[in-house]
Amino acid sequence: MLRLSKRVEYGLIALRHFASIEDHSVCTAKEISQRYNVPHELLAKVLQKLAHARIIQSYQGVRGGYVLLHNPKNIKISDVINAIELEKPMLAECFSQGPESCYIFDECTIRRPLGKIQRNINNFFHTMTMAEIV
Amino acid sequence: MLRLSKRVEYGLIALRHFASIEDHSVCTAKEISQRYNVPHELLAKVLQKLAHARIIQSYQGVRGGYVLLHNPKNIKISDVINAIELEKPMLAECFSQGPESCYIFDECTIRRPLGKIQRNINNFFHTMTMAEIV
DNA sequence: ATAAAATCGGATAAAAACGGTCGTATTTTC
DNA sequence: GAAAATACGACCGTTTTTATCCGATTTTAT
Repeated sequence: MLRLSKRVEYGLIALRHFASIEDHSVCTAKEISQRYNVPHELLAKVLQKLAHARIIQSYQGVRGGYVLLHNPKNIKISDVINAIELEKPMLAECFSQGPESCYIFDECTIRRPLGKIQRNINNFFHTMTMAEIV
Repeated sequence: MLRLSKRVEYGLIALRHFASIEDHSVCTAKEISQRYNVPHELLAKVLQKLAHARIIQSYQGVRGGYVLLHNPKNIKISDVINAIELEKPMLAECFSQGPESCYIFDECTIRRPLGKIQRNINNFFHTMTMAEIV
């Protein structure tokens, strides 16, 4: 319960790695997966998503890899999560999927109070940046 | 990702129900499950756990049911969660299961920053009470 | 006493989410 | 052309979560 996905964990580890080395230096998925003992294929997928979101830039081919595109202090944790997960992380299903997803929506009495906690968590992810992770 | 379990949701709904009616009046699992359109058997299990944790009191037999034991403002959300879930809700597995559970523990670079977020969330659950849910 | 209503709790089944792998294609460098 | 890297979709297996079932016990009312 309340767990972050491995994808997000791996993404944060990778981005922290990029942030900790000198600017604009290229890293491959393989390097990172070996360095941090993380499944290569899975990490590759995560990096692809981060590339799509323009958080990192990909270079194909031999001597290719990925490069960080922004200053770590401009990369919010929420940016990272949104890039990797298609759904936003929400305490309750109806928060992300809407009323139709919940068959007790009309009878639900805890939506509003949970919303308070949700906003608090959102705010945290929205405020904290990769610079605080290095 | 980051979801509360249905068990906890149902538990909160039930407790809110108890808190919203007059003191010491008995409710059965059936009543609550019908009122809020929640699976009876599952709710029953949750209520049993809340009873074990002495948040509510159970009465067996005909005309039995459950009764709230405390003032809602003295029931913390964290109490409710701890009563229902055997594991504490943690962002990362190693937070609840210890280093052995994680095969990248030594290489992990995000544990400490995630700990910040974790403490924030813990604090929220520890501060908010059922009185704020009514 | 007996029947009914309720909790108790173990076992199990069903469903969903998640992590991980594989295969193939594409791009680029040497 | 070979090698090294990303790109991407399909798939599988495991774990977790949700839900149900069943038999047992307790207690009240008749």
